[in-house]
Amino acid sequence: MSLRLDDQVCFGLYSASRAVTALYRALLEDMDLTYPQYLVMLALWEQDNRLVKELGSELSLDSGTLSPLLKRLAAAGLIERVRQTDDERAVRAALTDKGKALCERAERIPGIIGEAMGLDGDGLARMRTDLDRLTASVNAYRESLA
Amino acid sequence: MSLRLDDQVCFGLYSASRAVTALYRALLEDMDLTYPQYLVMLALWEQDNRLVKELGSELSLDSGTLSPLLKRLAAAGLIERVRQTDDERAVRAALTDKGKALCERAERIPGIIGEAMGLDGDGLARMRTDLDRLTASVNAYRESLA
DNA sequence: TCCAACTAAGTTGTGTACAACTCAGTTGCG
DNA sequence: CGCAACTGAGTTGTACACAACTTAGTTGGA
Repeated sequence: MSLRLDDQVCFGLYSASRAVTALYRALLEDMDLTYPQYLVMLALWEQDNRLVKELGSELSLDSGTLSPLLKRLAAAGLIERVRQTDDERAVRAALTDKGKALCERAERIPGIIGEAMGLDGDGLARMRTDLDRLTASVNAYRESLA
Repeated sequence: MSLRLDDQVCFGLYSASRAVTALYRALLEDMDLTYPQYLVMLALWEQDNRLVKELGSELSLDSGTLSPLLKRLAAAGLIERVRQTDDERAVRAALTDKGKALCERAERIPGIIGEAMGLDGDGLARMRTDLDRLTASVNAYRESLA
């Protein structure tokens, strides 16, 4: 398919993202986590007891995605949803012991991913910088449309 | 969220892909196309009358995704699904006149995307190469697991 | 020739994404 | 104070992705 270069980069992003997610799927299978669920767990391992709203802004996911996702993590016994007392609207996601324990089994994953991507430290760092810049640029452009 | 660098690159890919898709969504809105639908239309504008199987291998999508997607494109009057006579299992997607005409309205899109990404020609080319390499590497690793 | 293995497409079920909406709770301002 | 505007979370509906399965049609080898 001979797309214009701009379209090719977008298709490249789409393909790369799906390929990486597919690898995560294989690695997360025995932990019964999807990639977005893993991202939420990472955020909670980093800092427990987060507001749904905080998780949303960190992962750029809205309540339409997070609410059912958190419900599934709760059903799996990995987190509990705690309604805040001083603001009855807000809900915090808190790790259970089982959720905390899962962290250990996840430790091997980043290394495997890094190996699979076939990039050295510099390559990884550069890719990350480039992607962040691109995302920021695209989001800024999108804001400017509204 | 201080992930390991490997995880950061993956989250960067995930974020970038979603940001770009969101921009496409805005640009494709008045054509009533989603990004995956646009990819299929691009493939057909490039070469009409493709087997579902061919579209699938080009976009790395299986029939579980393509069948309903093509059904929606057909319902919108952009394509027709033609069962092949020499192999009754195979189905070709063929552009209608309306589908062919839509090409013109899509012409402005790559330019806008390019501008939004904020990269020059070299930057785009390099990004595309890097992404393709990364996808190939990850997919190869994934194959090696099975 | 015959049928077991294969193949193309479609179906079903689960889990994101995301728009649009509801609902309960909070806040700021006249 | 009172209430309109706002906010956080959840719900509903649509459209991917993808695994697992079904169905119909094809093919190759005993």
